[in-house]
Amino acid sequence: MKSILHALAEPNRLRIVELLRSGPLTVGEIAERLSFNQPQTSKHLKVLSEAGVLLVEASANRRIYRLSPKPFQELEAWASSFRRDWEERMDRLDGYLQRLQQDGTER
Amino acid sequence: MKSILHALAEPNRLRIVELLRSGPLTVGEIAERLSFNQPQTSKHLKVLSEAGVLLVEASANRRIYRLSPKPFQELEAWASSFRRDWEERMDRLDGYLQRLQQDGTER
DNA sequence: CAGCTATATTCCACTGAACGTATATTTTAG
DNA sequence: CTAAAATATACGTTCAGTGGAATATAGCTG
Repeated sequence: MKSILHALAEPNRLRIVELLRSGPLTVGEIAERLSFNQPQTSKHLKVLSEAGVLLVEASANRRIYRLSPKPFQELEAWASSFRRDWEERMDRLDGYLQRLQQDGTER
Repeated sequence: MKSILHALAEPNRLRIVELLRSGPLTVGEIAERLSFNQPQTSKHLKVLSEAGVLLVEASANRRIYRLSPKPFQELEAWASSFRRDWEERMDRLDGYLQRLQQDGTER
């Protein structure tokens, strides 16, 4: 999770991720469309790959990068777990209020 | 989204967020439980607050920080939008394959 | 094999962010 | 009003990460 967040937090890497939404691309294509130079592009792709955000497929001279579903599933699960925290807290508050009301009506 | 990711990507800030899962805390309590010094804690809390991750409530001398639901909802929605990308791609692939098959059986 | 293309790696400079210490600000207590 | 407690801000240092230029590596083509 930490490495995923770190990889995505860098603005230019986030741009790469958004670009790859529409489909897999080679290093050169990514660099061209985002006006990055090639080495910098490779470095960002390395970070994203090592974080598991991207998958690489070697095809002859070229390397085709594509989004991996996993990190986004993890991110979604992690973010949604906070929603569950709220709901649990609400449940406890609800139970507490109900107990309060019951104590009031019983006597 | 960019500021949310940036705020959460820093390991010590992530620890603060995880700590606040269990409920709101004051600056001093956060610093103590995570063995941070007070100024550094305040700085991290500032970044998290400005990114909308935390909400502050002033209570006399103290400031009580709590998680805000919004950024996590946004994060969840953003992450899940990638899943939708996959499904759409699958749909297109599916349609393509069906058309292929139809072309085959028609003649 | 030689030359060419695509990508990765290395080296260096620089910026930004995190950290610690000291200080300022705010609020309460006496 | 003064002293103490809780928090925020300012300042200087250090370090990680980004960016660019040059170079290395891998694979194709003739």
